[in-house]
Amino acid sequence: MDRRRTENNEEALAQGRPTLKTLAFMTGLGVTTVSRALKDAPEIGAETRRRVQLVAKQIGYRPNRAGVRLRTGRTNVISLVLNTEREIMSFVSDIIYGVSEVIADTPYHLIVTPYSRSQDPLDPIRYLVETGSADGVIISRTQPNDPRARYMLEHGIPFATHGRTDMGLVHPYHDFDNYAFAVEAVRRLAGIGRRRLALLSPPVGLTYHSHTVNGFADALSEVGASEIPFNTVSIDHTIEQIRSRTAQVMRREDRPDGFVSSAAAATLAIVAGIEDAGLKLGRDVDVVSKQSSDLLHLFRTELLVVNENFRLAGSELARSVLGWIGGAAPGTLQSLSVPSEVLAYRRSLD
Amino acid sequence: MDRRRTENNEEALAQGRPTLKTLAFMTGLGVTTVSRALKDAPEIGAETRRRVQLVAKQIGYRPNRAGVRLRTGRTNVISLVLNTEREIMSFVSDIIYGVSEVIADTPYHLIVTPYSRSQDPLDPIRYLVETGSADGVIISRTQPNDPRARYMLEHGIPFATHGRTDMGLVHPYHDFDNYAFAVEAVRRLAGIGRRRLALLSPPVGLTYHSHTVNGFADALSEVGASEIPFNTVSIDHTIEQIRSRTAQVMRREDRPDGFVSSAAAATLAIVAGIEDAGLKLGRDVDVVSKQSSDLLHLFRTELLVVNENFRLAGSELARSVLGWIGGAAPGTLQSLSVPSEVLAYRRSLD
DNA sequence: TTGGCAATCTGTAACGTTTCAGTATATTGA
DNA sequence: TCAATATACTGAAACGTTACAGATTGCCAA
Repeated sequence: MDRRRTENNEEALAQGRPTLKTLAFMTGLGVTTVSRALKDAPEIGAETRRRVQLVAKQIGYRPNRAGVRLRTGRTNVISLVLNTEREIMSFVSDIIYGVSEVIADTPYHLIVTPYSRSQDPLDPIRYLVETGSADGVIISRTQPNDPRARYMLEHGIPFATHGRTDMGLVHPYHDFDNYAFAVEAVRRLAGIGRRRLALLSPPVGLTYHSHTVNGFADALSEVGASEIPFNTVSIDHTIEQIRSRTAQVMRREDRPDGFVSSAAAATLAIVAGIEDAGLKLGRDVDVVSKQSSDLLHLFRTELLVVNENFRLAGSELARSVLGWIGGAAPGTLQSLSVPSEVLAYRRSLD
Repeated sequence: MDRRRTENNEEALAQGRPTLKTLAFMTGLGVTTVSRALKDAPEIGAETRRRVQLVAKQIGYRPNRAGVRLRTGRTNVISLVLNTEREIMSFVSDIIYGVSEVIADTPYHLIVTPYSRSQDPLDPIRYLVETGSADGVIISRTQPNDPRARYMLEHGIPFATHGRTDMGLVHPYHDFDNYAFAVEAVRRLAGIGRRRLALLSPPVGLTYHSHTVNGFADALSEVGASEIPFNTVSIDHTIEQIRSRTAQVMRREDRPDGFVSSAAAATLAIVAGIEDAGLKLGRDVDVVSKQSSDLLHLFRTELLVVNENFRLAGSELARSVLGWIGGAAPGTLQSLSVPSEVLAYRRSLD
């Protein structure tokens, strides 16, 4: 160890937060060697490697994110892109917690990138890509022909979509099988004698709208039930809109005797509308609803529910993005969540 | 412009993303000048300043976050620290959206830093401070003597708490006036003839537990009603625990004829418990509940509610943190949200 | 002995930014 | 006219990291 190095780095010990320089001084090695020793590079002696790593742990060395990011371009950031007006409430927290679980023991941070109704959904994606603010992106409200997915594929940034696309392009996704949900829901309603069914679907334009609608239609013809059109509202509408539209349709002669609802909050509105029309849930009409937290049975015990686990979705999406970043083939990072069976609380499963 | 500079920076134009160097080359100025021109430094000529800013806008220059962060230590990041198990659902999304609104037109990013039941709540705070990962922090589940607030004050990192502390230390906060909530709730119940009241409180240990309990107690003596002890459960307990405990207490001789509930989800459980005991809401017992989204009246129209706006809380918290970062005095960045009056849906306000 | 080679380690440069300590030019006061 | 000063700009260094292109050592084959 020559005199010059000692002098130059004397101050390294005085610093608040340890850097590679600090470690280099303490171990008597060069900064380069320390850097490589910490990441288990093969050309560093086994003994040296262990010594460096020990000292690093001892003094609580943590790589400076800005340094790494500046040098390598890697941000160690995953961005979750959310619509601040339209996303379902519990959806958001559950997804976040799911993502958090997975990235907890990685160097990744989770940033939330919001966009509002007024904005082009592509805006936040462009921002992320242009500023290189994230290594991976998670988006929801996925469309069959999704410009965001296309854009990210073109720009080579790893991402995962919550929901599938239908563009002939392959990318990681996690989706709930909404086709199966609709099919099971209709079968169940038919099983308890319901014949005239209405569907409160996801908003038109999102991929899972057509999945749901297709499952609903296919199951209708399978069981020989008929559809009461209910497509002037979707789960994106307000509680009040859904409620009054439900009341309206329930006052008609050919009112539905069964509902399939794609969201729990919307189900509250449907039930309110049913009761506004002076009808009774479980007697005049049955409702099968998705829910993400186990609360609907407290609301009305007559409700039939199917659980959707958003926390799982968050975890799967995070795993997919990290996988892609890590070099896995995008096609291997796709998963589909199978709906739970239709659950009843008052009525026994028949 | 000498020959050397031209040669050195020729490549600046070939780059993907523009940097100060790119701008310097395009304008024929030095990097330093460009940097200062962009931040309206006084020693740059007005004409030059405008020219640089124009070109910067034209080519879509965005400062490299890693560069800034490495040089200045400023991260342009606000961290929202969340408990992944105990936080109330809608709370999380609303807070996030509230924060997002405020930081939308700032350079700040929002990162979510989770911690789990098993962890010391101080862990994520230590991590943030030690790694310098954020310029400001927002925490919730605030305690009267909060080690996290103390730690951050000691380490000089700006933060805001959702809920107040009681340590004689001054820091920014936003809080909902839970004392006033409890008082109004009790007065309302007393106003409709309820005399034996039970409180489902926030978990012991959090500051707003005592606020709520104090308001409840003070109002009880004010209206001359009595308390039916209900403190073996809190809103942190599971739906099932609250439900069965409610059913249990409702089967007793001296059962409560009124409930004050500090959370909407818990209220569902209370009502279920009441009905489990064969009693009827609005006839045998009334319930006043806080809610953050306007859904409880769909659940049971007899419920009395007080609205708490978490989105507002998020905005206020973000404003506070940014204010502190910007140099404002912490004492001026405190706000208290006044509860809405107790709202009824079936019964008219008397 | 020499050349070659593997095994370890090292200094320098660069990522993009801001700060420090200037330098050149024009302007002012006497 | 000269010095002093204000105005407008500049290069170099530094933040912490990693990649590149060596450098040193010891060992072995020829």
